[in-house]
Amino acid sequence: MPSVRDIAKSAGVSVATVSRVLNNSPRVSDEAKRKVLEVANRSRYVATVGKRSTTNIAFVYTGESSLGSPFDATLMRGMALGMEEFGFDLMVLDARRARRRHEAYSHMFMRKGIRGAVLRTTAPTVDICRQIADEGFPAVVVGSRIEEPGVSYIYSDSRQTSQEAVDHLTGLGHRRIAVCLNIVDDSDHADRLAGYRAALASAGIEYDEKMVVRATALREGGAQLIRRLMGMSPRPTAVFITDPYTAMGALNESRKAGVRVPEDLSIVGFDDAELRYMVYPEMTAVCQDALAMGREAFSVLNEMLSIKPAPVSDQVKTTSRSTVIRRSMQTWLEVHDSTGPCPP
Amino acid sequence: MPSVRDIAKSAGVSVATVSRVLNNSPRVSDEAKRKVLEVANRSRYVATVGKRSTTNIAFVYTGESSLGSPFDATLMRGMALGMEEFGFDLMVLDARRARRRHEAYSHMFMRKGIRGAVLRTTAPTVDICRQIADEGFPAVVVGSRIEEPGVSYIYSDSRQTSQEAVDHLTGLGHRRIAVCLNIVDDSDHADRLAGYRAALASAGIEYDEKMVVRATALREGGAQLIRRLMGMSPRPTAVFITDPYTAMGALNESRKAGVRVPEDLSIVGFDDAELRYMVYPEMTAVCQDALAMGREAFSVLNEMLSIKPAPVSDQVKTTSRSTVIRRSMQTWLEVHDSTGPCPP
DNA sequence: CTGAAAGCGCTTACAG
DNA sequence: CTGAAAGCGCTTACAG
Repeated sequence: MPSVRDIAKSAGVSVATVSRVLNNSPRVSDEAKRKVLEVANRSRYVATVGKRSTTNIAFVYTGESSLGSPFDATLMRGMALGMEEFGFDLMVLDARRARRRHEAYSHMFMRKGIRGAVLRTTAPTVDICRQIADEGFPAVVVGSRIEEPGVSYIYSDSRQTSQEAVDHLTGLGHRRIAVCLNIVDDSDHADRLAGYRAALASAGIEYDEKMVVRATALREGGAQLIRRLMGMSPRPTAVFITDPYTAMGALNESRKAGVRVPEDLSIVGFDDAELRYMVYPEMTAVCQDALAMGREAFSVLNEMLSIKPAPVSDQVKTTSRSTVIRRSMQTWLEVHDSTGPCPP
Repeated sequence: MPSVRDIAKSAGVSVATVSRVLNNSPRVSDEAKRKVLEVANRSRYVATVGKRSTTNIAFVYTGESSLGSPFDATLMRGMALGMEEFGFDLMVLDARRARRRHEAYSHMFMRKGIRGAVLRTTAPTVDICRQIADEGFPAVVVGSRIEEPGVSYIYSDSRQTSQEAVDHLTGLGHRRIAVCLNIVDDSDHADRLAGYRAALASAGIEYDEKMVVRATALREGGAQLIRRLMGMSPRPTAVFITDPYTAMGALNESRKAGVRVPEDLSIVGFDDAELRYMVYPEMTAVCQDALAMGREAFSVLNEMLSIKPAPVSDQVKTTSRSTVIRRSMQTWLEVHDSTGPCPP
């Protein structure tokens, strides 16, 4: 474990300057700051006091907190397994609130004794993930595919399974099949749309933009979706809903609106927890294993942290980024009771 | 913030001995250990390095982890609000795994830079909570009423609302009303049973032990419950199910078993999240606000930590426990579609 | 088992 | 803005 002395030597500055950088003092040159942070991140510097534990991994949400959602709750359970298996502790952090003015993210993490981070992000906060990667801090994004250089992620590729889901619908004779995407665009929803289009193509059904509907990822969004679909003419006979809460809201609203599922409308939803068993009828869904993903995040971080850090040399040469790890998790289709033959 | 020097002075030992105790060295007398821990806890000692953050609150499960359950997920969301409001960080900890051999719980917390703890417990691990309280470490139990001396807790008193729930059933004409409790006994379920009995009494219905059924707090437990109830003769026409997952499992199994809800069987469930809206029919339930409880836990800890710690005097006199705070949260009855008039 | 003293990692006036 | 040096909080051989 490198000390301030090692960092100082490698960055070619005094320990005082290292300390100033690490404490975010305003009285340091940008050049010194850059060199020190670079070396500190590369060598995985963590301030140590005696034996004080420094095995913290942070679960960081960069934008709106989605804590408490089925996905995040299940993810958390998976991370708890990872904690046990790899001997880490878990901290929960709101990146935007925890960061001080003009503070580098990696410094925020160091200040809190954090060794690595599991990042949750939404489209508007992708740049935070990129910045953390740029600083060289060990971090992995879960649940979104962020194609930025240097960013590690664990991702459920739902493209193929989305295609299977819509194949399942065409196999039941459906031709007018709608798809419901989130209001907010991200790579996941792009994948699911791609799967949808591929399935239509292979069944010889023409892609129709009017069949692509957007809704908020909330129960209420699902309710609105059903009202939208029922107002269309001709009505779709099936819909693929790419978000769990929206799917649940749609199922409930169908009942209220007198739309029978699956007799009048087949619904394929999406599930990353156990929602498919809680609704009625039990929901045919593209399923994603958030538990495994949470554990995997810890496995990836463990790997990143086990790789021998770049030696603290006497000279800073290249800006060697930390290793980028990208992993794809399985998704699968489960057929339950919310899909049935196309009505005549 | 006291230093090892202050602790040493107050405990009448050298700084070396203080350090040894705080690092769990085996080469210390029990007497020295006792005195030092007593002073350290009383004065809320936290090891400090420079400005390294020490505002961690731990969310600690003492027994089986229930992370990912709707209650814990919602609680977590509430705690995230508390983090923001009171400026703490949150760590997740498994008390039994994180503790080293022969280590005091308060030392485990200090080692990890934790200032206070939110405890989740089950009946078999109540003694861990008592021990933490005995050591004088700031901690609050959420979701269980632990009537041990020195233990602080935040509790949802569901006795009154449970009574209202069963009043609601008797008001609909039901007389054969079963109640389903957890396999594991705790104060909550005792409260709910007491409410049930009070409601029966006020409706002039005799209490019948055969109407008290136990099930595991899982969907499968609910399924078994329905099979049990349907095997009874005469059959109950209503049941009060005191656990969310059990209630959900019971609703689903009813449908599979051809038992119509509420026509054949009225069900009052329990909900600490939003499960009542996810099931069909939407569930009449005793509701508990886990979100508010999570936030309240941080408020209580903030209060505990703001109380000026006992001054580090030159002599240890009494074993002054930290303040005990006990707070009760509201529960309420929501009538939805799973309850109806007693069948003829 | 304990204390006095040396030592370690980090921070911070002080001087430039 | 920076470094040499003093200082702080903690730990740890060393000696008893």
